[in-house]
Amino acid sequence: MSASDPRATTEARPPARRRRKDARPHELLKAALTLFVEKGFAATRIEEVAQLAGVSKGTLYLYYPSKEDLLKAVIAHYLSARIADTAEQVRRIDGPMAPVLRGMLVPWWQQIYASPASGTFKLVITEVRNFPEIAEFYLRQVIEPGHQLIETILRRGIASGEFRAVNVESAVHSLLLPMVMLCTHKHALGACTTHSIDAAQFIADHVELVLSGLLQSPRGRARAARPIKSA
Amino acid sequence: MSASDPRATTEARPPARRRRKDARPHELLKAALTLFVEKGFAATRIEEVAQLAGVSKGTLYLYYPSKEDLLKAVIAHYLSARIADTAEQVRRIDGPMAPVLRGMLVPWWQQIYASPASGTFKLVITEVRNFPEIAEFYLRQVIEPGHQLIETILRRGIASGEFRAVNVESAVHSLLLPMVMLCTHKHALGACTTHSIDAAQFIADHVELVLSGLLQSPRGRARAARPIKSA
Amino acid sequence: MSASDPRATTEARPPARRRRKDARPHELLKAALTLFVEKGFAATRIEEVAQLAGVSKGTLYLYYPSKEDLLKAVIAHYLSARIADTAEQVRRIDGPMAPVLRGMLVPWWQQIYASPASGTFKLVITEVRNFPEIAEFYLRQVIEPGHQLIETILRRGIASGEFRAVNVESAVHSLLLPMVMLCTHKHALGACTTHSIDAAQFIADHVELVLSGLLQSPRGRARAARPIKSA
Amino acid sequence: MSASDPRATTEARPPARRRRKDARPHELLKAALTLFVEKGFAATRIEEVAQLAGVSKGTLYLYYPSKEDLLKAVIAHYLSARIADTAEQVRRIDGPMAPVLRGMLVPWWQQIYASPASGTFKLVITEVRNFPEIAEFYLRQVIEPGHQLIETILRRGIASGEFRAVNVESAVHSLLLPMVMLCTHKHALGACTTHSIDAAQFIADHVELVLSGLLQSPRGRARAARPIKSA
DNA sequence: CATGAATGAGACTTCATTCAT
DNA sequence: AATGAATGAAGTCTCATTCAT
Repeated sequence: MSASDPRATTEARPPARRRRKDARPHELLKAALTLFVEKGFAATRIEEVAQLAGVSKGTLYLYYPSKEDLLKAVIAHYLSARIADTAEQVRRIDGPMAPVLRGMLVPWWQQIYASPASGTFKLVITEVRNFPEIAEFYLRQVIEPGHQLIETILRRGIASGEFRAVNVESAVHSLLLPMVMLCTHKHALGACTTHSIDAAQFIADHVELVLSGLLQSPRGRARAARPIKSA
Repeated sequence: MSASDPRATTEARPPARRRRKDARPHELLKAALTLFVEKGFAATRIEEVAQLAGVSKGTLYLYYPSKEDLLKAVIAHYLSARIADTAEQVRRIDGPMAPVLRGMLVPWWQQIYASPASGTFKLVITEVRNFPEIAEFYLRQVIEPGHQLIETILRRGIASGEFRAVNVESAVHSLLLPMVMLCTHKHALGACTTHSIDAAQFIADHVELVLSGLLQSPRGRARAARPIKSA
Repeated sequence: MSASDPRATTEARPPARRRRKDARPHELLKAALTLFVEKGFAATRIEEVAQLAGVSKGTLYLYYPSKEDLLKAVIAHYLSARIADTAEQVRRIDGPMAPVLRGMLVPWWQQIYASPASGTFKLVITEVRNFPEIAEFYLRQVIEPGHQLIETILRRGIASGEFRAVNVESAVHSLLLPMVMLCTHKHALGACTTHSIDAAQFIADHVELVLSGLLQSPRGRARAARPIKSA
Repeated sequence: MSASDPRATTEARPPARRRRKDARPHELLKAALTLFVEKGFAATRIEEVAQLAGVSKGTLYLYYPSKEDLLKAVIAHYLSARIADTAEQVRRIDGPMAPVLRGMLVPWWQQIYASPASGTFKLVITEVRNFPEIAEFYLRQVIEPGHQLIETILRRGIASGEFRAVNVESAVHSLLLPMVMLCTHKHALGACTTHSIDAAQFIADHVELVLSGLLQSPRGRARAARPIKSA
């Protein structure tokens, strides 16, 4: 808001203190996410979080009544359901599904991978056992809508004859698990070694590889004989 | 020592104490693995490990001089290189690679998934950032040989014209990351909800799906046009 | 300012703010007394006091520079020396002392017991050890004048032959300690259980019992007329 | 246990560590009583208690899981019901009750006053409001049996015509409240000033004074024989 | 005057590690 | 070899006090 901003005189400017206060929760959550992902919940000291957010220990407690509440808030905040929106978009799209996967799934995961939110996967993996309430939350907010989204795409592709009649449940996992593992890896081993994965490349390649396996080959393949339920 | 062993009654029995003692380190490692995987390193108390192994806190310190050493020992123990052996076997096999993947990779991962060793993935993910020495170890013992193994298989398949000329690096990840994620999930969210994955089924389906993408289709597919480097 | 005060309507009313301000210190002291008596000094938070008085924490600090100062102010305020006045009255009375004790001591303590000031006894008991300055204060303001008063009465009764020549020092305590204990009890155990004491009754009975012990026995006392109000 | 102690060789001596351990709880309780009475529960640091008992902070937590548990243990320990025993003794005594009060109540309270247990009164007064569970405890262990004891004595005296038909409930309080107040005073103001009360003297005088009020007057009481040791 | 956000010293509690037995 | 009592450093959380608005 510059000095020439006409609103400056008509609108009551919120006092600096107030503006500070409004921004605090977000700064704290970001600091907490960073450290919880990096060191784990138990190994992160509250004071480190406060310091990284540029406040004192006491201030943090003004916003979150306990360390555990902070953890829950972090997860809740970074799991805000953008997934549902994407699912809605998909529902409106018509035509073949391969371009949808190529054009949507790939950039979607590339963005997630690049954003700080990629850390939430590791965070949830690390802490669900100690705080089982997180499971419910994560299931509802991430797993279920994410699976629904991919499942819908696959079923439509199969129905239209574009995709082979694979086990949808497994194929969903084939598409998603590597992405999740990639994000997890980024904040675990990937942060410790130079043996890194070219994520953007892999995401594209992986979707392409799976698509190759899904699409009906020009001529019928003999693979259909495979029994779905293995020993 | 079988029941018919004549020494059993004539000779002084090796004292039960001794046999127990020899088993100690392994019991301790098993207890430690269980708890470290379940609760994380920082959140696990040394006393809990001792208790689960049926010894006192002091005894544990007779075998491992510190909590951190115990962690390292757990990882070292459960990462004993069976992978190298498998790689050697593969080298000796001749002929098409698809049956190798189907017949070896699938049961191999099914076994890993079912064994306690499946927990080491979560353990490493959780603790590498706090103990970077683990990275070196894990890279050398697990990642590199594992990748080598799959990479060899894929390259031989491509060289023989059995597989398409995909990006090998990515394809290796496409095959392995979901397996690792599956094991991780088993000890994280999978332990908290009923929303479980049928692992054996998925492993088989996933390998099959990837194989479908790898194998040359009876007749040339138009997909070859795809540029390897995506945006 | 009575309702008939003509200024009330003609003159500019003193602003509500001002009147409130004048009342502030007293409201704060009352709130502090209540909470200090209830929970003890250390266990009472400054913010609770402020809240109970209907102001903010910062405001309290405008009136009392520290928590300890607030405590001292509370004690000083509620120990304002009404005792000295009573002592003066007694000095002017002539004749037998028994009616003085019956007519003055009994209602006096009944009033104290019923008033919030009854809490000061517990407060002083609880906090003198931590704030020894209180002792001096309390001794001068309460103990000494109180003892003087009773001592004077007893000595005059003994001198006139009305009372037996008992140990005055002890008799003073016999009269006062139960009263103090009663007030203390009211704010301690009495506030937690239904096992309450009928204070007014006890005060009257106790004075009567002690009087029976003090008065020269010889011939029939008129005391029998007193109705016993309990079962 | 000297070296010549014959038991030294026949009996297995408990290891020094063990002997230490058995004594710990009592040492800790004594230290806690001292400090809780002196400074109050909230104002006493756990570390001070440990220090006074000659152990470290951690050791204290080996015996009592929290500060509050320590408080409860202190009160429970020092309220062990010796009162019930005394009540039993009284029940077996025959004849006039005045000697019972003189011979039993007086030395009983003199002992209590002199012992560390005298502090429990102040402790309970100070902390019941914050820990209401204490009330139940104290009521059952101290108040009820104590009152029962005195009440029995008074009723028997009244029934036999030895005492006047006073309000028993009030008379019980007249006898007990000053004693309790005396003990409380010892650890409160009494510890801060030189204005101390001669407790032993007062206890005796007070019982005598109340007895004078209780006994049927008619003819010469033997009380005159008692020497008054006034200041 | 009044507010309440911010601070940081200090208290309770945990737990890895030691060591006498 | 085995135990478990003892320790004290370190972490979570509270709250008296300050001060910008």
